[in-house]
Amino acid sequence: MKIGLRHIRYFLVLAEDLNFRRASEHLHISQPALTRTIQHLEAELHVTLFDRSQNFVRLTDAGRAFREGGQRVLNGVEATIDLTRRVSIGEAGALRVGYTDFAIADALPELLKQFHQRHPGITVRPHHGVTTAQLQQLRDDKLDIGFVTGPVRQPGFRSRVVQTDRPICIVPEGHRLASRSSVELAELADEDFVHGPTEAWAHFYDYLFPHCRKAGFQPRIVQEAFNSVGILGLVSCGMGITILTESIYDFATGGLVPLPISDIDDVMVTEAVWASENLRLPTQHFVDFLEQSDNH
Amino acid sequence: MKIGLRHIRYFLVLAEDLNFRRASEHLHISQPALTRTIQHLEAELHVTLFDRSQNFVRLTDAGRAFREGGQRVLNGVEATIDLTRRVSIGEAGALRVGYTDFAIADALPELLKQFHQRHPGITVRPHHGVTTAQLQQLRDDKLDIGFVTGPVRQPGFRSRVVQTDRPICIVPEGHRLASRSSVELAELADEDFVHGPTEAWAHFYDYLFPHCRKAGFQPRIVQEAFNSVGILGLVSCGMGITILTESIYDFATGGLVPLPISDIDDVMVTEAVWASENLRLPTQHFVDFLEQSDNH
DNA sequence: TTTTCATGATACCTTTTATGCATCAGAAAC
DNA sequence: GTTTCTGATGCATAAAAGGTATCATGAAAA
Repeated sequence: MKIGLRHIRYFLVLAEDLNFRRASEHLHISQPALTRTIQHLEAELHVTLFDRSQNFVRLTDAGRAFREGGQRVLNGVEATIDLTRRVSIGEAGALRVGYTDFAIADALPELLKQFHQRHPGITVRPHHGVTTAQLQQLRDDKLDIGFVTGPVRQPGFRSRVVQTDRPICIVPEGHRLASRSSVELAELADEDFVHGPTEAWAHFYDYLFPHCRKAGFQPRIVQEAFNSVGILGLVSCGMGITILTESIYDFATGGLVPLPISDIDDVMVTEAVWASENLRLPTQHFVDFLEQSDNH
Repeated sequence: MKIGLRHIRYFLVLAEDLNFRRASEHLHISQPALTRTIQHLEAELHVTLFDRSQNFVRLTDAGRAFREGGQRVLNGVEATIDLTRRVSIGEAGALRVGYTDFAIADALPELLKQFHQRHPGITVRPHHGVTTAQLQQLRDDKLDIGFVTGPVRQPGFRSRVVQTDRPICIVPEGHRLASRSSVELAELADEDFVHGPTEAWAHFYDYLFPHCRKAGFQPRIVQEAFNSVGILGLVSCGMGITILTESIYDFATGGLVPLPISDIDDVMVTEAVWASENLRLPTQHFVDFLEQSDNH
């Protein structure tokens, strides 16, 4: 016969009462049932847990050790059951959130903070990644929500704009354009550009390159960095200029000059994306939260 | 019906295999028995733990939460059973050790270190206390072993000498005796003394006062401190002189002068004391350890 | 398509385990 | 003494767990 939670429950009550009859009453069972359960427990452990006589019952040292461990076990069971129930109704759980440099620099922190206030039991697990990587992770069910550079128009996904950015040109101090208050795209045609890897940053280029094309040039990318911090670093080293967003520029450490681009009218959007069906409960809560956020 | 460890064990195996038939084989039970156990578990929790179809079985989010908690619970049960067994054979446990200032200043640290090497599963819980307090705690079963100022000749206790100290006189720098290389007791007759409270330090006075009486005086105690550090502090402040042991003097911070007392021949003993019967296993191990330490 | 195969669920019966009742034996209180 | 506690034991019953046979369903094979 194996030890079960029943043995531990009975044992703990007896260890509290130190009296078989009273303990059996607290347990709503007969005294012989309790006696035998404790006997079985001791036989299974090969350990005497109680010193008993007709006058008194008291714990042995081993009994005290078992009481501590047994109490922890029962607490663990209760906590596990409670957590499981909470997860099943979406009150607890984990939400895997992807984000780009653009998202984390502006809308995301406040959004996650508000979501946590509304659903404190749901743990947000942030995963940094470029748009293309996030979309793939969403397809592979590695991510619940992505914050990506939009617009996303893929079958099987829904999305919602959470942030818009005006692109700005960023040049190092001392650059020939550094003293200007704004620039036109065409003026950048002969500049060296620092940007991210072509495939990874595809969605950003989808937004930027058409504007350049209209202005009559294709940006000459001379250096690639793996994220926006790296890009700004290379720009401040004088390796070239770049076009990013204002919120990204706010993270720069110095040595850089931001220039509005006068002839770009539209904005770059950052969207929350999620699968259109079979949503996990935390994901559903986040989607609901996003839609409520919009409506006021 | 209540959730038991059986439900958790079966659940964990199924969560691993994700196949009722294979899991039932691993558990050495029939497939219907497993199916029903999982059904009962889910009914008791009011939670669906597995998404099942004829093609596949997979965990729900709640199932994943239950798996983590359930694994922890089983590990806890196993650890508790193991610890309980180890305590029952004396391989693990706690030993409550009392000690005086004299004991901790000399023999005790090395003794406890060696004991820990021999019985790494036994946790030593040190309790500082004067001899009288320790003897009372031993009687009240609040302590397993006392390290006290001897000799102890009380019924119901056994003891063993672990340390001997020559008393020395300690005077502040600049004292009229500070430049001497040794003193005789009688020379201290008119000095002010700093010592511990009379009742608490009874055992120490039992050793010291007869010597003074033989030298023809009763020490005039003008200041009482609660421990030897306090005594040395008051001495270095010039409140008086004291008589303690060399090992205690080693802890002094400065401003003090030690003087051998030429006409005290016998030593002050520190003994380990323990009850003579009904020893807990860790206590028995410590006693055995002490006797082995003596024999080589 | 039909057939075959593997899956999990159900029905029915057996075995095992847990429980209750009645009672015993020993120590303490009266 | 007698009574009154204590925990332990024997026996019968109830509840839980398990096994065998079988079903329904969907995927893969023929």
